This record gives sequence, C-alpha cells and structure tokens, in this order.
Amino acid sequence: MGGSTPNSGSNFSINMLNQPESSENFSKETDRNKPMQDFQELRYGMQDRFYLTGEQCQSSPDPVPLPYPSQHISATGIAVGNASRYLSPPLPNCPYPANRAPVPGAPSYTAPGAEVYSAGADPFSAPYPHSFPRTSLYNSSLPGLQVSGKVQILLCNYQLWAKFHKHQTEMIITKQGRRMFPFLSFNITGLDPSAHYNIYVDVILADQHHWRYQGGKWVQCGKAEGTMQGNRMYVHPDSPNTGAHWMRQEISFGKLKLTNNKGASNNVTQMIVLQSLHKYQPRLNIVEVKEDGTEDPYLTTKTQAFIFPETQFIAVTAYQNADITQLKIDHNPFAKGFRDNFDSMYGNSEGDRLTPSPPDQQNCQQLVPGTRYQPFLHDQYMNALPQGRYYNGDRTVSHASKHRDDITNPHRWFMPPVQQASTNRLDFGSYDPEYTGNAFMTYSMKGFPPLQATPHALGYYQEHPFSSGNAWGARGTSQYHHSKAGSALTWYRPVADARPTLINLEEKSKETEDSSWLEPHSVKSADSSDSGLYEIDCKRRKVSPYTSSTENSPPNQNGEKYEKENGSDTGYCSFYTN
DNA sequence: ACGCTCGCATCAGGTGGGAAACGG
DNA sequence: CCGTTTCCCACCTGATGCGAGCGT
Repeated sequence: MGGSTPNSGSNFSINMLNQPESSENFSKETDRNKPMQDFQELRYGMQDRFYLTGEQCQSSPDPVPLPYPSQHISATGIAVGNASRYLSPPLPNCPYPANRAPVPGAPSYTAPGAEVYSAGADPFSAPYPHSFPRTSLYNSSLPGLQVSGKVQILLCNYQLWAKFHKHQTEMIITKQGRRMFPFLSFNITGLDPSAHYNIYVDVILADQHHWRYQGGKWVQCGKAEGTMQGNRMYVHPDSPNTGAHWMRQEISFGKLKLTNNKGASNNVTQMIVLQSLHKYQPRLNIVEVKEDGTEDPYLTTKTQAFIFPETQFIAVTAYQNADITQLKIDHNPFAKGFRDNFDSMYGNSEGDRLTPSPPDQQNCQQLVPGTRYQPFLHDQYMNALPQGRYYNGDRTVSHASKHRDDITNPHRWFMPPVQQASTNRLDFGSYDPEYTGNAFMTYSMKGFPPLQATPHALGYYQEHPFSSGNAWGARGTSQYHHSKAGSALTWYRPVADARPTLINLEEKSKETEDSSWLEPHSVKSADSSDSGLYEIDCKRRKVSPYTSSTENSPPNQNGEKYEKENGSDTGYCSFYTN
C-alpha cells in the first residue's frame, strides 16, 4: 500500500479532494442514473432467495430495533449505488427483514447520491437519507451488511454501533479533533481484485434540524444551519489501492477525527468538520479509479456509496445522554480511567468471582490463535466491559450458569475445542450466552480454517464482530505479532460473485436454531447488560432525569419497549433512581 | 558473538469530567 | 441567565527504545 495519503503520494482525483460543496464535482452523475442492467438481474435473483415472507417478518423481531421514522432509511442501511439503486420501503410491521426484502414494483426512488450529484447541491447537507427516494434494492438480511451488485460491505463493529444507536449516538467534536467512537470499520468483498479504488468516508447531514437535548431526550429545535465550510470527507490513507488490497483486510477509519474547527488547517485530511448539535450520517464511498488514483471519467458509474443508519450520530461538544457516556466509557479503552472499580463491586478475590474479569485484566489481548477469529467474537466479548458488575448477585450467578450451558451448546460455539479452551478472551466472550446471539459470528466460527495472517493494528479495539486487519488504517503495528489468523471474510468472500456465498449464509441461518440475527438478540442482550449499568453507583456520571434510558431517546422507543415488555431485565427501569 | 524474546520505562496521544469561559 | 464551548486534569493505551536474559 505504500502508506500513500490522500494529499501526499497519490494523484488523487480532483473530484475526491474538492470541497464537496462544489457543484461540479459530481457533474458526471448523469451516468449514475443509468442502472446497470446486470445488477437488476442480480438483484432480483437475490431477492428470490432473500425475500422474507410476511410471516417471517412478523415472527422476526428487529434484532436491532433501529428507530427510524417510517420514512427513514432502512433499518439495516442503504446501499447507495451510483445507479439509483435503493431499498424498498419497509413493510409495515416488519421492521427489520422487510427492509431487506426488495419488493418488485415498489415505488421507485432516486438515489441520494445521484440526486445530489446531478443537482449540484451540497452533497453533504442535502441528502437527508429519509427524504430521498429509493429504488428497490437488494439489501442483505444480515445485520450490518450492505450489498450492491457484487460488492458487499460489512460494518464490522455493527453490534457496537447498534448499541450506541439505541441511545442515539453522540460524537464529541473538539477543535483539535476527536476520534469517533465507535469508529467506522468495514469489510469489503466483491471488488475487482485488479482494479483500483479510492475509498473514503463522508459525513452528510442526516436531517435538516438542529437538535437539543432537553428533558432527557433529543428533540428537534429549529432548522439546521446552512452549508458549512470545511472538510467533510476522509479518504482512507491506503487510497488508491487495488480491490485485492481492500478486500484483504478490514478497512478502518479509526483515525478519522471530528472537529468543529472550520478553520482547521492542520491534519485537514484527517478531520471532518461538523457542527455541534446536528445529526449526521457517515457514508462509505468506493470509487473505481485509474491506476494512478485519478478518476477515470468512464468509470464514474462504478462509484458506490453505502450508508449504515446505525452509524448516525449527533455531533456534540459535551456528552448529553448519560447512557452514551457510559457506553463510551465501558467500550473505549482510552476511557478506561473512568470506569468504576468493578472489583469493589464484589468485594472478593478474582478467584471467587463468578463472573470473569474484564478482558483487559485477563490478558485479553491474547486471543484465539488468529485475530481473524476474534472479530467474530462479539464486541462485548472483546472490549473491556466489566460485565460482572452489571449484575447483582442473583443475576451474576444466573449468567454464570448460562455461560456454562452455552459453552457446550454447539449452536453457540463452533470453535474447535482447543480454541475454546485456550483463550481467556473467548471464555470471557462466552460468559454471556446472549452475546453469542449473532449468527454472523456463529457461522463464521464454524470450522473455518485459519488463514493468512493479517495485521491488526488495533488490538484494543478487537471487539468488533468482524474486526481484523489494519484497524488504524495503513499502519501496521505490534499487534501484528500476535495476530495470526485467517481472513474475517474468507468464508463469504466470493470475489467473483457475491451471490453464492450470501445464499450460503442465508441457508446456514435457516439450518440453525440460533438464528439470532433475526431476533433482537445481541443488541437486546447487550442492552440488558447495559441496563445494569445504572444499578451501580452513578456518582461519576451525569444523571438523567428519566428513570430509564428507555425514555431518554425518543427515536428508539420501539426497540426499548421491546425490552421492557419482555421484562428481560428487571433492573432496567431502575436506572438513575439512585 | 549473535539473534531473539521479554520486561520495563518513557513518551505521545486519546478519554470523559468538571470548572471556567463564552455568547446569545 | 442559561446553554454551549473550551480548557485542563488524571488516567489510560499503544508505540517505541533499551537492556537483560537466554539459546544457538
């Protein structure tokens, strides 16, 4: 990869570097509106296989109750192909799968990108995802997976994003720039291995409102301010590079920083300028370019953008929602200093504890032989969540026993016994069986041989279900030393054709009783564990005026209602009551 | 002697909290 | 006055360099 940076080594396309506000940047987009016919075939071919019946929809609660208003983009995201290919609108009462089930004859929509580009409007303020018409498009039924043609994009840390999204993600912006957490991380398949691509992330306004945190809720408050100067895109430092390179490892944007400093001149290529109290939607863009990195006019139709709605966030200069703060503290290793002393929660020694220590205290970086397996472990396994402290005595015991049951459950763990027994991290991960509720992970573990070593520069972020590779971008680091593993995507990487493997995934999911991703399993459980957060002393965090975080985030009520109604966590409603 | 591994110290940089400053 | 932003702090992680120890 050569460590080329957008503004140094590469002859990066002028279109890529121009300020997006420039109306002519994407003036070639007339081509974008010309759908690829083969894609249509592919799409409907997939559709046959992925369409979920109404019954399935009804019986498949949204695994990630993403609370989009009805007109919002799909629960799993929009694959914003350049050729005006969009998801079908959600089916009523079918919050999750329906969105993934393209309905032939559904109202035709226009691609946000296409519209913006062709109209010459500011592509970073105009395309409110919900407001954009969409054409029906095959959308993967797998959480965090987007498919457009042969290209498949997997949001690696989808589970973590979903957890934050439930509470309305907030991202701190500072003058010097603040990293995103969670950060954007993708696995890509289906690119032409020999073709060259630029990959970048831009951040667009998610709606046209100014937001304010009031009474424990995010409420709209006036209109968003107009277009704002400053960089709104972050080009992956590996760009340009071959499809083979992009598919070889995880593509992470961990160094992407958010700032509110419009005049930021330093590290401008690493910073995206945003406005506080506005809601934004990151978007992954893949542009096929010539070998030297310049954009080939004849290739512009191969530009594709992918939106994962769960990555939506509100930019803030200080956290507003205590739920978000706590999630950040619990998941971000750099915020470890703000975690409570979980040991004090037990008052007994490590050996007596029924629940495991946070992974960081158990040498959690020593993993399954191969980080390529680690990504399959739920983020909650990997991160430093002090799980045990989330439960009082009874629940702790309960979970511990569930853990034991779960380890022996072949539907849950497909790791070879040796691997199961050999890693603290895995043990930790399996401690809460609910966290295994990700079929993605489940299948991925099923008998995949270790593959090539891949550098993982982000050891402490290995929580992502699919994290792998160079999480900090182009930089290889010491994590590489103990990262010997297979490719996270190998098991579904048919570069030549995405379909068969997706089908395999789908079929596999039907084989198992643990079709967890059809249920609000992982996120729900993750949240139910989170719920216990607030049973512990809240002295270090702001206290929400609401008794439950459920009420804090209006957009998320559906999903959270689910939890409450199911009484999955009796302590849930006791948050903030201290 | 050489190469390798490991542990330790140091440094840079990231984190949220909280108080102060700012601004409408 | 109040909401928002900025700055500083203590704490943490990760990268790096160095030296000790060990095996060849």
